[in-house]
Amino acid sequence: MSAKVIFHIDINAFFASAHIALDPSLQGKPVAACHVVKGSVVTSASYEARKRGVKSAMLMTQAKLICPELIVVHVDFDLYEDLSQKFIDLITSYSPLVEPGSVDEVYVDFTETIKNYKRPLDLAIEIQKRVYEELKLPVNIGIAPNKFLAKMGSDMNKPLGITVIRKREVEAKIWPLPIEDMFGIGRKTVPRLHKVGIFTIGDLANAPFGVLRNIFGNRTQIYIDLAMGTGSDIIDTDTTAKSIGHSLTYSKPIHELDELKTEILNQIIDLEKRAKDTNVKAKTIQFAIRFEDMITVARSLTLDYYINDKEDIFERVMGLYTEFEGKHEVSGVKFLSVSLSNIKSIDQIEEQLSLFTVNKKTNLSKSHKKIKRSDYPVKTDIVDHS
DNA sequence: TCTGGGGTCCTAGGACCC
DNA sequence: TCTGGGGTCCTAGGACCC
Repeated sequence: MSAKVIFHIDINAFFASAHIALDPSLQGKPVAACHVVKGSVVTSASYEARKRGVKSAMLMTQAKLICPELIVVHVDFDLYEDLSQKFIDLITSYSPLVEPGSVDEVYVDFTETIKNYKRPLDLAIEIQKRVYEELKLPVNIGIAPNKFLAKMGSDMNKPLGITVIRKREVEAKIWPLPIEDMFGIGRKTVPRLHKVGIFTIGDLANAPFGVLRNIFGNRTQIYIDLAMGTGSDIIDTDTTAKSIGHSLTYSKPIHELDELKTEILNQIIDLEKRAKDTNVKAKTIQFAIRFEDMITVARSLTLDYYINDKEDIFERVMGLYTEFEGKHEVSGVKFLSVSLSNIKSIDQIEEQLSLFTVNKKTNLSKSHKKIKRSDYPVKTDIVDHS
């Protein structure tokens, strides 16, 4: 079986670029997008701003200090959502096998598409040009036989870079990279790897299994495979969210229960809107709270039916709240989070229900118990097993 | 080191079922 | 009645990513 051709396409400095796309007068200027809250940090900085030392996560006051001409814009998630969809639509016009990695990046299987091109590189150049001309967004592209290598490739030569990584080039192009540049290795793992003498991806690829096992546990082989340049090339086109949630940090801690309830309800109203806009309901409700002393507690509850009304959600959340209300010295509340998971589209839920009703009515072989245990047959399962 | 808000995936223990 | 293997689901927490 010959290798697939996977692209990873990543929009450069997406939030900042989105504002520049909307307002061409910002072109070539140092731009930073940030939240409006006091003492805010840079969420996304344009490359012009980065050249002057402005980095994301930097305090706004400091960014202004080192770059007084910095143009600050307020984050606008509707704008990003809109551009993100247009970006995905454009890519999908080349191949239906598109997997969104996040709001600003996609993995695409172009194995078939590139047959119409002399080289994969030509397709990459065309896409990069079209995204820039039609959406005014700069993108980086990585081309490789699997998702991991494509992702690593798109991270090189920013901005407006195109990088091909062939399997045989892993040793030359991937192994010299510092271990912290490996996708999937984060803050917590880096120091542990350094401790055992692993500083590059090549070091990881060649480390004794036993040493890695202490760090990665059951996932050791997966990381070794990635470091060796082997990884999944399967594109998952299912874009339905697995969870939706809201969280908010308060600069002024909440002390009154009434105020707390209002804040919780506000978040739930927002959640209800998102759930109803996307036509989904959820079985699991999760609630997290952080107190002034930075202690965070989270509780979740799974129902055996689906809900998306704010009243229903609020009732469950308050139930979860009372569970630890007395257990923690309630100082002020600094942070709240409400989220829904175990999500299903209303169509699917109704389909299940009708299937269940039909089975009961016509007395088909399946008992109530059996259906319950298998969590009801769903559309995707039927497709998978047929 | 974390600032923030949106997510995904994994683990480990317990309950429960066959 | 007990032991054991295989499996799923739930819950809490952690790591990571953008």
